[in-house]
Parts: sequence; C-alpha cells; structure tokens
Amino acid sequence: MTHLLRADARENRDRVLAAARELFAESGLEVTMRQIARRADVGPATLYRRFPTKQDLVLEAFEDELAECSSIVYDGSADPDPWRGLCDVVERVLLLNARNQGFTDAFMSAHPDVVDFAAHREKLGRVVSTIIRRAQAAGRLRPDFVFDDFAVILLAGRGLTAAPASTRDAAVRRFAALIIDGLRAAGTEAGTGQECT
Amino acid sequence: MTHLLRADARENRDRVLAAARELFAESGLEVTMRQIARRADVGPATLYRRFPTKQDLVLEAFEDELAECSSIVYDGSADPDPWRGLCDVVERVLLLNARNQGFTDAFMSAHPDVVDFAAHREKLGRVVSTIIRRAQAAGRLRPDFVFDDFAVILLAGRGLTAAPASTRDAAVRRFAALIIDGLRAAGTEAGTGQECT
DNA sequence: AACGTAACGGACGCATGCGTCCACTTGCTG
DNA sequence: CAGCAAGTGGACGCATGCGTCCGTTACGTT
Repeated sequence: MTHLLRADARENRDRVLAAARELFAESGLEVTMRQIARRADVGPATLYRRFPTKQDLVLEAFEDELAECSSIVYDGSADPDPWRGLCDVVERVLLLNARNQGFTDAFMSAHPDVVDFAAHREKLGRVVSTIIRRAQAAGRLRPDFVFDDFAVILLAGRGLTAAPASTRDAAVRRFAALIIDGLRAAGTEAGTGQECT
Repeated sequence: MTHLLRADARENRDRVLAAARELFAESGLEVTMRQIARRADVGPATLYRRFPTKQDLVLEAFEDELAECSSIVYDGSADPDPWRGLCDVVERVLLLNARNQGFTDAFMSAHPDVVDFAAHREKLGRVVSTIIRRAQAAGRLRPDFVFDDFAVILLAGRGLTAAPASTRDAAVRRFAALIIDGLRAAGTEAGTGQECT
C-alpha cells in the first residue's frame, strides 16, 4: 500500500519547489509557471498536477519564510526589553523581506489575485501592536508611533528590494538604523547606554 | 507652408501624451503601448508614428516631473538654512515619486531597458551632496550621513507607491517625518525651536 | 471646389504565456 | 518479472502584446 507519492514524483515535486523558491526570491511573484518548470527540468503538466494554481505553489514555497516571520515577531515579543524587541523585529523583518522579493510581494499582497497573506499579516500585526504599546509604556518609543507607521516602514522596505543584491543587506541595515533613530522617544538618545543593539 | 503637425495630428499627439501620463502615473512603466493608444482613442500606428519607441514617450511624458524634480533640489539648495533645505527636498521628492509610479520607475531606473535617467540623477545628486555637506557643517545633520543614505531613502519611498492611493500622501508624509527625525544630529531635538518645516 | 498628401486605424504575422489533453514511460507490487 | 496505474512532457488551442503594413479618410492648400 502507498498513499504517498511515487519516488520519482516526490523528487520532481521537490525540484519544483526548490526552483520556485529560487525564482520567487530573485524575481518576485511575476515569474511564470513555465520558467519554474524549466528551471526544475520538468514539463508544465507535471508542475500543474502538483500545484494546480500558482497560489498553491506560493503558499508552500513560503512556508519557511512565514514561519521565520512568526519567530521574528514572537522573539521580539518575548524580549524583556520591548524597545530592543521592536528594534530587532524591524531590522529582521526588513532583512527577510529585502532578501526575498517574492515573499515581500506575497506578504504585502502586492498581487492579491495570486495570493493573500492578510490573515497572517493581521495576526502578527496584533503581536507587534502589543510590543509597540509596551515600548511606549517603557518611555523608549516615541508616543505618537502607531501600528500603521510600522506598516509604512515595511512598505518602504519593499522599495529596497530594487537595490542591487550586492549592497542590499547593507542598504537595509542602514535604512533600519535611520528609521530606528527616528523612533526613539525624545530624550532617549543613542549613546547614553540605552541604544538598541 | 507648414513645418508643424497638421491640426488633427497635433491633437492626437496631445491626447496620447495625456493618456500616457495618466497611465504611467497610475500603473508604472509596464503599461503597454496598446493600453495607452486605447485610452487616447487612437490606433496603435498613430502612437508608434509619433513615438517610435516607448523611451521617446516616457522622456516627453515626464518632462514636467523632471523639471519639478530639478526645482525641488535647487529650491532646497537655495534655502539659507541647509537643514531645512534638505528636509524639504526629502519630503517633496518622496511625494513626487509616490504620486507617480511611472516616474519613480524611470528615475530609479527600475526598467533600464525602457529608459535611463542616470544622467539627470547624477547631476541632481551632486547638488544634494552639497546640501548634505552644508547641513552637516551647520551641525544639524548627523555627521555620518552620506549621499548613499539619501539614495536609500528614495529607494525606500518607492515602496510606498504600493500604498492605496487614498492614504498614500499621508503615508509618505509620515514616512518623511520619521526619517527626518532619524537624520538630526544628536542634541538637536525637534521642539527646541530648531525643527524642520 | 478639387486635389495631393499627411495622417489614420484596422489587421497581420510573430512571439510568449496560459492551462489542458494524451500517447508514452516507468516505478511499484504481487 | 510481468502488468498496471501513476507519472511524464510535448504539443495544442486560446489569449494577449508586439511592431508594421496598407487601404481609406480628411486637412489644408491653391
């Protein structure tokens, strides 16, 4: 008996997923199903049998990224210092997104027709909101900061995916640093022993 | 004698340009020549006769934006207070770009095959560099700020074009404000009578 | 008013992506 | 090791964008 895929089928499926991850990361969600099939050395039919719609492929290809996104947020939430937690979340989420054009597209719903991560986004958003509140209560985060600002920052980070890959990480880190400096509550300068990271 | 276009031709040409400006602004440079022709109520041939290549169309369609971009930078450069000048440049350039998806694409060379504004970018970049230097000399801009950081900010602003049009301006202004707060030299808090704007 | 030509736009041939069908191959099981 | 169902990929028909050609229209001149 065997409810599982045949060995060759399983291997093809894995190659398709690997190809999809590579291409999505490099070029975003607008890569064609054909390109993915070609890169995986597989006929179009094979691809479509395993993943009838692009949405199916995207969801599975980004399972890891989604999980990492969650850990980032929960790590930040678990940090006893909410300000440091928030800083980490900002920087790490920005990096994650900048490294993976496709995940950014998906997570920000740049292509709502293809895939919608709104549910995940909302759930993580609530956690981030609590970090924000705690960081403000601790007097470290500017009091006028709201969750929408966080969304704006992520959206802005999206633009950095256009930077050349060689300098992208540096650009993102620099961007995160600039933003974070703009988030401090007045009177809590960096360099006073309170800085983040 | 008449070296000018025939009346109907001129009118069609104008309609094409108007249509192109609208579509580029709404949807970026990837709109098709056909879409532009359709919106202008004109056959494809007419479009291609006036603008043999998309590059030609883009260049003329964004003449105004390019000019405005220049004035923004030169206005900032002419401001006796270099810090205020820099703040204005940042906010206004971000707004200009966020309002016009296509201009952002073109100016940031998101589609180098279609059009390359590198020359303009470089020229304006030099002016911005001088503003940066003067603002730092005045002790208002953080001393570690370099021109590449400015580019990063613009690139990031690009991401905001993905925000819904209804809230885009607000998002951009908020983003600019956050960034600017991150640019101040240590010790020059907002609210001490030195704030920008 | 009549005419020559600038200007027009529909239609063509080409390329590419889509999702599906089907004749052939091959891994698994008995 | 034999047979069958699972698995495969090439090829098809459709849709859309591309840039160009060419028969028709109508502007502006005389």
